[in-house]
Amino acid sequence: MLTIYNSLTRHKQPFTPIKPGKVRMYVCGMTVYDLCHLGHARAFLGFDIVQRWFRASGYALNYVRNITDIDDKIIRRAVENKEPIKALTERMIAEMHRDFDALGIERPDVEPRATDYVPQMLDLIESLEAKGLAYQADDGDVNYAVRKFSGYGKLSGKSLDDLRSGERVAVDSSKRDPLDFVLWKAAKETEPADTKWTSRWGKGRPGWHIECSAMSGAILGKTLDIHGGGPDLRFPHHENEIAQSEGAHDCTFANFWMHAGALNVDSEKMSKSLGNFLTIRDVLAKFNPEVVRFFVVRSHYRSQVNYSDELLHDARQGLSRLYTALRDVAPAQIEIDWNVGHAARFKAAMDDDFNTPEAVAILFDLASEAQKTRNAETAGLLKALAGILGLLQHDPISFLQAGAPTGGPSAGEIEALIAQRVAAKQTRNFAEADRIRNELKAAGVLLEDSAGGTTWRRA
RNA sequence: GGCGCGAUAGCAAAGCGGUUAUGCACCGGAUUGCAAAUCCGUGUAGGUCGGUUCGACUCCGGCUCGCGCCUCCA
Repeated sequence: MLTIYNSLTRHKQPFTPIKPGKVRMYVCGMTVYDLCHLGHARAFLGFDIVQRWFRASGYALNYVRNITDIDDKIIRRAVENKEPIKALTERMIAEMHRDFDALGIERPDVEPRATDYVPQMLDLIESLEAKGLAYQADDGDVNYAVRKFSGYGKLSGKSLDDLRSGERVAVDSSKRDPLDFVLWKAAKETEPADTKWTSRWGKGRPGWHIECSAMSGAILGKTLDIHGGGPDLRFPHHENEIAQSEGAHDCTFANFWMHAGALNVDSEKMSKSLGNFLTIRDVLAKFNPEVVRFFVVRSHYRSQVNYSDELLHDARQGLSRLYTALRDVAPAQIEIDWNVGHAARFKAAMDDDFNTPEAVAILFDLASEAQKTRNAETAGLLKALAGILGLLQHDPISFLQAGAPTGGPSAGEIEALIAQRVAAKQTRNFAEADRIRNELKAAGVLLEDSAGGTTWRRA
């Protein structure tokens, strides 16, 4: 029985889909104005695990993860770059796919772009207006009248009056209530032509929140099984989505709300002003993508994690241990029997709100057992279970010899030195053999002698 | 100020009201020419004060500390 922590109720609840065996999941995706950063990696890796586990558990999953390709930041960046919106967003989407693919984040079933759903957004705004939940202000913007929706705040646990007292927003006089948010932004003279759509309320573009309500409704229907996103989307974005979708449809928007934990860098929130802002690419310049994935999977998706090079190095050490087991014991192709042994434990862990740290512990138990028993089936189970987490599918030797993407002697240079060392050892010239080994060690290459010869890996 | 999350051994990170988490690092042993890898083994925990209980790291409350959200943000 799968149990999932629901951000809405703040409890773990047994997961029951609306239609047996089928899961409709919507996750807020990227706003494509720049490269993806580490926080994105963490959140989307988290939902990738969720997605993989649903499929492994036999559910027919429809996973939708949108792309926001129209937004203030995108417009600003396109203007700065003196390029069309489309050119910028297409480029950033390609970069995003490159990063996500590297990390093994599988593509969603549907990856809708906001600009393809403007008519549906306008329909939604129209329904809201007809119900008295939306109004056009003097400046032309169409706003959501937050006070008219009684459930406002139920996800974030905030009350409108609390929000009001802690208000730090500059008051926008055209709004009836300062907390009202924009559904449709009236076009401004200075904005490029490719940012304007025609609507009943005049030319303009959609507000950020309406995009997700429209796309999820159009593709998955009025009620979702699961709606997910990054931790900071809980308020206001998800709260506003609820107001829009439930306000327009009069039914529950999502049965489960899932939020990934935050990722900090060197114990502080990642931000450009603190100078600790890391893109996925920055990290992949130093570490193998699978190490990054393993690092994320080693902690629970809801917990706050801290990034540092030292922690990534630890993750690499751990992952190397698992790969070493697969190097030493060739894994057999096996069918997983979920009812017994390690597989049953693995399933129990994953069914408990996607407890990947526990699942990873089982992987280590299997690695240990495989080493002890030299059993190909055990190694096979290790590889199969790890595969569900998107791990251990590469050739072990390639992984162990890959090391950091930059620096160090080439494989050819290493092999040549190993040959010299073998020759030295044959004449029992151990001083020379050790000298060569130390030279390689200084270059980050570790040698391992065994009956079958000398193998190497990078530290 | 409002709302929420957390505090586990050197570091990272889970489960669990009573029985070894796990990994990295460290130490001892086996193995090895010496190492490495692997195996065996030891040690190092549960912020603090109180409550519940036969028994609490695990439940409840206070305190302290840390973090996040409340503004675009994964």
